[in-house]
Amino acid sequence: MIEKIHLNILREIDRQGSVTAAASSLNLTQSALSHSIKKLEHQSGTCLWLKDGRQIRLTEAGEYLLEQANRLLPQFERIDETLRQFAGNEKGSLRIGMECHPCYQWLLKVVPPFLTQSPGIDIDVKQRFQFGGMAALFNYDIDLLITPDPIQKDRMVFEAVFPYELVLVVSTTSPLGALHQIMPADLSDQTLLTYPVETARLDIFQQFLLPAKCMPRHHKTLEATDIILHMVAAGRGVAAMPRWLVSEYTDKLPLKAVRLGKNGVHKHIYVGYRKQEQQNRHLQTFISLAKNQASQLTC
Amino acid sequence: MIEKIHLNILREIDRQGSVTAAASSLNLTQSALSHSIKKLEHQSGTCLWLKDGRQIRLTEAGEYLLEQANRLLPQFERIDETLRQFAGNEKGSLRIGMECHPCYQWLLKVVPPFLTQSPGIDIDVKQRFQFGGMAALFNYDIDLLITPDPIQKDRMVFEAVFPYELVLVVSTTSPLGALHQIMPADLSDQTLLTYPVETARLDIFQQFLLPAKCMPRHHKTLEATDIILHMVAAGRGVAAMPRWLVSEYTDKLPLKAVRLGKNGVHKHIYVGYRKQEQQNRHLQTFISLAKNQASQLTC
DNA sequence: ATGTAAATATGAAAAAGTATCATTTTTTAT
DNA sequence: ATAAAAAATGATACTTTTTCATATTTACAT
Repeated sequence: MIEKIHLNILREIDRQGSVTAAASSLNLTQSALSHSIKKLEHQSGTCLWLKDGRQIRLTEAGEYLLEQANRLLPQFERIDETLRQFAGNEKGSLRIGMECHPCYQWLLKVVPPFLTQSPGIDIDVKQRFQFGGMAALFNYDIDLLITPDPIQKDRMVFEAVFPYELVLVVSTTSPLGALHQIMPADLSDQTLLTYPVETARLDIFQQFLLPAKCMPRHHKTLEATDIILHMVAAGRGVAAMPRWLVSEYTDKLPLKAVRLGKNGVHKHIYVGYRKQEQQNRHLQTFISLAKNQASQLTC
Repeated sequence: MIEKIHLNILREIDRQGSVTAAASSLNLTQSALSHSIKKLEHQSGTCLWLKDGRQIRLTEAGEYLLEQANRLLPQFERIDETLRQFAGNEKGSLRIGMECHPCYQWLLKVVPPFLTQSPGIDIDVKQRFQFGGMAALFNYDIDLLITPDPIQKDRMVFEAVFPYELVLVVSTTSPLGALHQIMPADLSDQTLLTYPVETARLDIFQQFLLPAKCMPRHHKTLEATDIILHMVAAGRGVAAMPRWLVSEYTDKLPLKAVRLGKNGVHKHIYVGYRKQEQQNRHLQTFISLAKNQASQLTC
């Protein structure tokens, strides 16, 4: 009944503002679109647009279809692209989702060698998800998810890419910097700076503070890693970061990393992808470069 | 490039097991399918299937397309159905998502009058979601979400349907039944029975136990409301349920409802839907019946 | 008011795309 | 080895889509 072309026409009319403009943008005549939609209207028994002066205006049903068009057409476009990749044309993109704020710095080191090694493949990074990275992976909005918190699901594969230690970053001038390890109670009079995500996803709370039923004096959230570290350096607070990340900044900023608890908080970064894409060469290229980069960071 | 018909052919071949069978099920000839896919293979430069004896077997690319077909075709079918509803044919379905276990009993009372009042509309209830009810609503997997925990999002509308009090259900033989109100510490030697969802979504934890840093002695999870209540009646544990639900069982089982804390835990059940469907008559019919049923329960 | 330009609508014909028919090729089973 | 079953292929018929030419409606300027 409803076909891709109908969705395409609706979307293009919305984008171009008129049937005539949409037609020329689709390399068709205005007449063709008019006939095409008229036929759909006839088949479905619904009006999709009304003439409003010499423009057309979408009816409620038309608006609904437009919304579906904006949802479904990108998926078709993605299928076409993937099919071309299967064909070995090796043109396409790898869409990476990041659920790990500090990993961004690390990603930036993996991207250049990837772009060299896979010349036809573009990289696209998404950091905001309506319903979490797993849902995005599941819905084919991304191809690879970078996360410290993998969820085991049937048709997904997660691989540990590298281990890291979560440490407390403090200013070199802070008395905390003198300690060899921080205990949860030591944060009771501190301002803790974190990324703006739910505390349930912050390991400093989940793995360190909450089990000891301690809380920091203040909790402020900041988007950008650099700003957080500058704030810490200026003595405005403390933050929890991977040790390797702190190491990268210690020559630029007066920062010090201190272990959390007696044994430290140890985590892994994982990459996840759809199981069926285990064979995807570009995905595997990326992952092996990622692991490689990771081993350089940890040593 | 890729068209709905291609997805349809792939899906039907998968279902029927052969091109010939798929062709007859689609009211086409075997030749038509063969030509059609051959053309797609030519355009995209990929093989989609290989001959394996006298059967055909999907290649990796074919499997990929099949998966996309199983994802996208149902969405097209839904669009067709919705368009028919717009046309006023008034045939279709209302897909309800439930994120509220005990509400099932209440839903069962709303369904019969709805089916009478909207004779052409079927009801479909989903209770399991890959990524939560909101995501399902957003992705058009359901049309209406029933939940005690609405999330404000741009294009969604949530309406409170009815207020309820969350109470502790105990056996009439339990010493707790004698109390007028339960304090968090009273549960320290009890077995708490809940539905099997994350504690973050259980109000008895979030609103009662955790703020007081108390925990029950044991925590067991059970799927079915009836079984939970039978277990409670048998003195095997206590549970948190809406007061109206307990009232419905007190004549059948030796149960007693006790207030949680001094003021009780008060909540609302909400229904949520996509804003654009505010005009949908069947949706509104359902909601008004739901509110109506709710007011009968609370009095 | 009236003419003109800009938009959509419509009918008939041309063009393109799909499906079928008849036949061939390949494979399996007896 | 042969028959039966499935898929592939090429030519033809059929259907659908697109175009062309033209009509209709509306907005705007004079």
